[in-house]
Amino acid sequence: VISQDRNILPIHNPKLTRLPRSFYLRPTIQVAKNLLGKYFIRKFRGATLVGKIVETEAYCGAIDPASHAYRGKTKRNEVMFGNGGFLYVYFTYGMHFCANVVTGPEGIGEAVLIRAVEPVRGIETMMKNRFRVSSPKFRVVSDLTNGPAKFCQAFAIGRKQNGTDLLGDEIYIADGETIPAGKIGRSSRIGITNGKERNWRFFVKGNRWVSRK
DNA sequence: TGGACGATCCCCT
DNA sequence: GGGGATCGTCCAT
Repeated sequence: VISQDRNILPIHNPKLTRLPRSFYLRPTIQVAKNLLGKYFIRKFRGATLVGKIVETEAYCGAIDPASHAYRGKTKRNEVMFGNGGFLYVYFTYGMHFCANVVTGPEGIGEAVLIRAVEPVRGIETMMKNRFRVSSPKFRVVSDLTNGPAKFCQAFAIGRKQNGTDLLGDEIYIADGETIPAGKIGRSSRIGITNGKERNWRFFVKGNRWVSRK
């Protein structure tokens, strides 16, 4: 028994058409909103993992003290300064990875943090990636991908995936539904101190996989 | 070369 | 709701 609530997962039939490069070259906050409802797709050991993006945060480079790119280009954040449509992965707290979608043209250090997705396909593989085989604790599907580091663990995203082109085959984002403005929630970003007054976190209202209310 | 801290998670109370 | 885990990154010496 993996979970008692797996039967609450809605039925999905996403068409897996890649978003074009131009999607990522628009203003970062616009991209952060528009990524909600899109499908994040990861090929991993023969499996196709799919998650619908339900929570994002915009990090706006030079004007945003919370952004890794605020103080300019370094070895760690150089992917942020590249062209839009690439994946920026960083390691934090000594044990976690977080994944961002780079936005804007080359030279602009902006990105959107993927904070949560709703599992759509490959849930068994996500379970294996997230939890130890003999985990003493009872695990539920709703705990799989409701946070930026949980998402990375479930989707097997780590250092090696930093700089991956999102128009390639290993990892890409596909068109999905457009979330109407009335269903998009907005708040301050989580876990930061500088720049926390900006409401640059976006989420699908009422979605079970959003990390916090 | 060292030290402070972080876009977090999990377990315990 | 709070604290510990755990280490790469960055900046100040």
